[in-house]
Amino acid sequence: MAATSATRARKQPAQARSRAMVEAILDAAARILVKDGYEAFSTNRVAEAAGASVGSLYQYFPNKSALLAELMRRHAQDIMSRMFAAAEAAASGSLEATVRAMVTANIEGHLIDPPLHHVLSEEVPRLGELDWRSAFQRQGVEQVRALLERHRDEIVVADLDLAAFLLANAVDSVVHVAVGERADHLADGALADELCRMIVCYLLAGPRQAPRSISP
Amino acid sequence: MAATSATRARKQPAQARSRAMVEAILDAAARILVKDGYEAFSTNRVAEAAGASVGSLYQYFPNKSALLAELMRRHAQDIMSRMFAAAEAAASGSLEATVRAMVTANIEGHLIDPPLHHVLSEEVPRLGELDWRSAFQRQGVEQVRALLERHRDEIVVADLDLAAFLLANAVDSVVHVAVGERADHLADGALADELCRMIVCYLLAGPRQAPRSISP
Amino acid sequence: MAATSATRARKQPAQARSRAMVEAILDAAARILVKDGYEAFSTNRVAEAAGASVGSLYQYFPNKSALLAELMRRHAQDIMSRMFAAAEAAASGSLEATVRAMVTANIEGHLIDPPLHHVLSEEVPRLGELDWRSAFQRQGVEQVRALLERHRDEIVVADLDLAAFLLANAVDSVVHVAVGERADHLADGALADELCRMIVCYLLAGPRQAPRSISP
Amino acid sequence: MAATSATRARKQPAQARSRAMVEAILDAAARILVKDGYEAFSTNRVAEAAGASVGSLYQYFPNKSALLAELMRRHAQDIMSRMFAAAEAAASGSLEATVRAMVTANIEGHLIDPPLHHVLSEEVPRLGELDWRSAFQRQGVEQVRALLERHRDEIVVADLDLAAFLLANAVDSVVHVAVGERADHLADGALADELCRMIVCYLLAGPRQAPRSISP
DNA sequence: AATGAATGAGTATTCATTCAT
DNA sequence: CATGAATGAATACTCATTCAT
Repeated sequence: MAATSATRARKQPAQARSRAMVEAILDAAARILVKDGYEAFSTNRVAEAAGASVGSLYQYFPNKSALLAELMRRHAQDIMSRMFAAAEAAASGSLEATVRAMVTANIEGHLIDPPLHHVLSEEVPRLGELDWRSAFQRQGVEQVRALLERHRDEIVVADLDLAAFLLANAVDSVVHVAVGERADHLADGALADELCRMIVCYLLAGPRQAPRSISP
Repeated sequence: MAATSATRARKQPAQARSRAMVEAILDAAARILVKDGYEAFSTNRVAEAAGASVGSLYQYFPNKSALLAELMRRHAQDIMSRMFAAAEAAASGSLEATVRAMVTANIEGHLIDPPLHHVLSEEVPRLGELDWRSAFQRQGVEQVRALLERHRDEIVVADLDLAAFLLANAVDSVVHVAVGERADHLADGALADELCRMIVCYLLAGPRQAPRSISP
Repeated sequence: MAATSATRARKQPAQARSRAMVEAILDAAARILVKDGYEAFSTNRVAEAAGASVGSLYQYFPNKSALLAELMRRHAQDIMSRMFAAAEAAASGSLEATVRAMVTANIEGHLIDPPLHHVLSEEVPRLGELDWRSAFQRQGVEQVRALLERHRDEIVVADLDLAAFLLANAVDSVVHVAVGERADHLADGALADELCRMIVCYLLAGPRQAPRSISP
Repeated sequence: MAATSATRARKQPAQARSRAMVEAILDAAARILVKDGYEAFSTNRVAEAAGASVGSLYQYFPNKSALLAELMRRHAQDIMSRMFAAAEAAASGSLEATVRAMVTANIEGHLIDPPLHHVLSEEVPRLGELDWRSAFQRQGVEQVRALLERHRDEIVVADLDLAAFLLANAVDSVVHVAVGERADHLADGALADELCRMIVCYLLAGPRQAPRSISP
């Protein structure tokens, strides 16, 4: 998960002052993104809002992309760490319990900082192959895969990898869209219920077999 | 689906020459977007690539956004018309058959021009509230909702609207991501199978089917 | 008063249709200038407003400047002809009467089409040496000079040419500015009174009239 | 006299280098205006002529208008300060002396940089209501009004305000036109003499009353 | 380390003018 | 004569990035 040299911060801020500067810059960056959108997000503006000079910004971030990348990395980590915790906490429970824990964690993750999440996912242009959502997804898929593996014998699905990919993506994007369009169902738990039911049904198999066998 | 006055093409290309010019411009636009990304997508560059002058571009498109909008409109229409056809064709079949038809149609839609689809959905910044993906999704949700309604009595889910939202988004985004990351499973039908099974299980199964029936 | 080759209309519109077209174009030009200012004054826009094509516009006016020049020429003529008439009518009267006639004529001239007069004098950029105001002024000066010559023996001023220059310009610009800033005094005749008094005093009084004669 | 935020220079050039840059830009701007006219006055061209980059220009002037405005402000100040000084110096003298001082000052003001004065007043489009000539005139009128007030009891004119408007505009525009068309009479003092005589006659009244009373 | 002035390639868009039809 | 599609040089302005101080 090492960033490419092009996007790694120039130096590890060893000094407290440096760390504070980096924090100030990232905070200002987030503030501007949320308040005025990506259009207004220029390095000069960020530096000014952070009470620093552009030069200082470039001391810690080799370019605009790197600044954005770090912002994304942190936000993703905020979400992922919460989800990991949830997953671990529910690791020993039943499949249903674990599924529900992860769905809930995903929803909570999306509600950490919805405005920031929104700009980051919708407005900010993708930066090269390894954009944040990919990394994000990859980790989510891994997590789900681990969960499935733990309940291997209960599960009817053959290709656990595919199933993990399917479920992680489905949950994540449904929740993502729901944040904007179905806030009510997100809040009252209806969406979570349905997601869980869908997942469990799928994993434990429904009454009939896959429809492929019956297509003419 | 009428474009706003701000994004409507300046004149309806009645003459053959005009139509050809518009076509050339849109082709060049797609080419540049796909080859060099949104960053390289400037009106001057597009015009040049189309073998036209900037002035000509602006004769047919009032601004950059309008050009993008038309590109999106066309691509979306390509996909949607295919999906509508599939949905209609399978309308009278069983739930399973219809579900499979729509999943297949969605996959096919995503395979019409994957590179274009990718830039359009990932790189191009959102233009106002009603961007193309929203419109897209809305129609998809409607379509799925109609399907569910037709099989109302077989379906165990209470809130058809929520279910439609859930399924339409899940399918679409899983397929969308799979185009880039699981091309193999998209090609061999494995992903389609799983998606169909998931949907059917979700729609027809009760909350907790006896898992014992499938354990070996 | 022959226009330079660069600004003369391309052909004398012999046909009625041509004349109508020219009229339509000039009308449209004036309309646009008055309504939307010089900024909005483009050949394409003028042609469209005139119900003609740009090509037709260029059939009668070799370029944008020529169109403007003709517009100015006509407006200037409107004003000048009125002033000439007034001058002629009052030619046989007393110095005072003639002066008043010309001041009045100048004011009336400025009130023929104030909006057009305003754009033409304030917004339209000067076109080369011989712009319309110069030509204008020159004629005005000539006229005043003729008037002074007619009353040569009553006049105390030595250099009639200089006096004509002085008075013509003073009257014209005072009235010009007053149209915008002292409309009231223009309407109630106060400004005209003062101007006349100033001119007559200047022409008839010696260099240092005994001021005591008028002190109460 | 504070500029609006839209036209204030972006930053106060505190450093010597900055000041030099601003000076260079303004000089180049004046040079281009005088040599090639307003048509050739583009920000890129000005920057290049100043030996700076466009970016630098925009560092000190938020837009083209602001650059022009500053140019005008400086030129106007040059002239006005000279005129104010002249007015003050002659304040205690006779009416005639003061009038002559102000006429002379106006002429001198117009001779500070005639070519620049010409472009600035004739070619540059008006920027909003409070363009420089208006401000200019207003101050001139005020100054003349003060002068008249000081000699209130010698003056025969009733409406001092109107008289000030009349005289200030008359003098200014006569001199303005004379710069281009009667340079000789400006130089030999003939024009100044006549102007002074006209003004004094007008203020102290001529031998006969206003001609209005004798018009039939 | 920190600064912020300077850079200049690049952007979207306009509009006078031409010329094939 | 008339058309109006096509042209493309030109415009004001931005912003990521550098580097002398």
